[in-house]
Amino acid sequence: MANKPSRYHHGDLHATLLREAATLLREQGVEGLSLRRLAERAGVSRTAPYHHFQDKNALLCALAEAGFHRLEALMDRVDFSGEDRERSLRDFVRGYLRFATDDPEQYELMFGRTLWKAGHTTESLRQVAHGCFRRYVERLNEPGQRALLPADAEPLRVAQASWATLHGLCRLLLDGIYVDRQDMEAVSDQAVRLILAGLVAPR
Amino acid sequence: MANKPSRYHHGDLHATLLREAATLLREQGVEGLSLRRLAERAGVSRTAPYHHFQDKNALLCALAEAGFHRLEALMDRVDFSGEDRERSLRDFVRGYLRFATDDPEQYELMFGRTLWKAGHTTESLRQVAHGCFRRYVERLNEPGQRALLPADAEPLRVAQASWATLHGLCRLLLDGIYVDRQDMEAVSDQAVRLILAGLVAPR
DNA sequence: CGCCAATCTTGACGGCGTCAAAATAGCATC
DNA sequence: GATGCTATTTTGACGCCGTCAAGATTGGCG
Repeated sequence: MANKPSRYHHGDLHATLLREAATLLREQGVEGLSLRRLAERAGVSRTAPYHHFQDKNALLCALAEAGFHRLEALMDRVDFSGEDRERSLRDFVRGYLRFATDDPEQYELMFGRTLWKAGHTTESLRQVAHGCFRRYVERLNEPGQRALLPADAEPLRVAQASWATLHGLCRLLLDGIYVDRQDMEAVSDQAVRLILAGLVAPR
Repeated sequence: MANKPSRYHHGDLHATLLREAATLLREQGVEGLSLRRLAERAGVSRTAPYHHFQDKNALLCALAEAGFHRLEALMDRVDFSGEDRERSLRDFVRGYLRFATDDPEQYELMFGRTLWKAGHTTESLRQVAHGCFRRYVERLNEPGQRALLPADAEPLRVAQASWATLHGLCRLLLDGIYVDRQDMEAVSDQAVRLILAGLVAPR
């Protein structure tokens, strides 16, 4: 049940590991994030981290989990109560894109195949990630937004499709495949139109 | 195919490597695709592949390149000449999803951060991938489809946004994050509606 | 035939994740 | 204050990995 031991051998290695891992991830990507290097950065021997995380995968899950918490916080900050809902949506989309472009490697980790493909995710991560999406669906269903959805539209489907659009945009953008960094704003606005059109006339 | 066992010179190691690498990728993912294992499968020593590919990255690029060729071929097979363009679009979307779900690891490799993040791509791969997207834009601009786009819509933006929707759908679906395999058809149709709505009324 | 360049092999280096066993340090109890 | 318990940390080892260097083998061309 130990929560935060203050002064053992190192101090609070658990937190230190997470912090260093986050910067290592941001600067070098998953490829550059090795447990050995991480341990060295924390000033500790190579196998010390294993007493705080079951294995490398668990540490990556913890990292991704933190990301989802920040993303959920971002979603909660969006104000959909105003009149101009296109503007609200545009703000949200831009916020989402900024979140992704601010730390591409973290975004990749959160949504990438590395963790998700074979059910390699922590139970905890799965809950947080799904909670995040549930929050998104909830927000789509708030009184102000609900009026936008036709009666026969399934909110879940609309949420999935719109998130997919956002997500795809981020991936293409971050990896620089079919969308340039300069086009970001223009494409972002196009996506808003796409989603809005899908919201208003999804039949 | 001639089988020439245990000769010093393999014969067509280049092709064999690509073939074995493809199956290894499909079955085990990038993680399981090591040059050493690959060499063993091909019946040669660990460093033999280096005489056919500069390094592992180059081999992965070649693999992705083959994928883009198949994707382009798939796009060319879609028939947009008929009357029912919603149906045509739905067929294309389903074809795209099938392409991705048929070999998730290949799709991941083609569009994933592994190859694209730091410009680690071969010049050749870049050309093929961009050619593939150009082909997509072209098809959107064919006479039958062109009529769908409002005069003020920029085809490039529409192409980027619609591809992003498709792409995001695939990623979420393949990694099983926010979209289940069962929901595939329903979400796919929702995406078609989204894209169509975006095509018809993008302002 | 002899030679060259392409092809393939063996050996080695450093890095990785992780297991096992030994060492260390804080804590509670006597 | 000594003792024992347990959490923490270290050292050592194993088997993978990508890749470089140097040597062995061979097909093909003159």
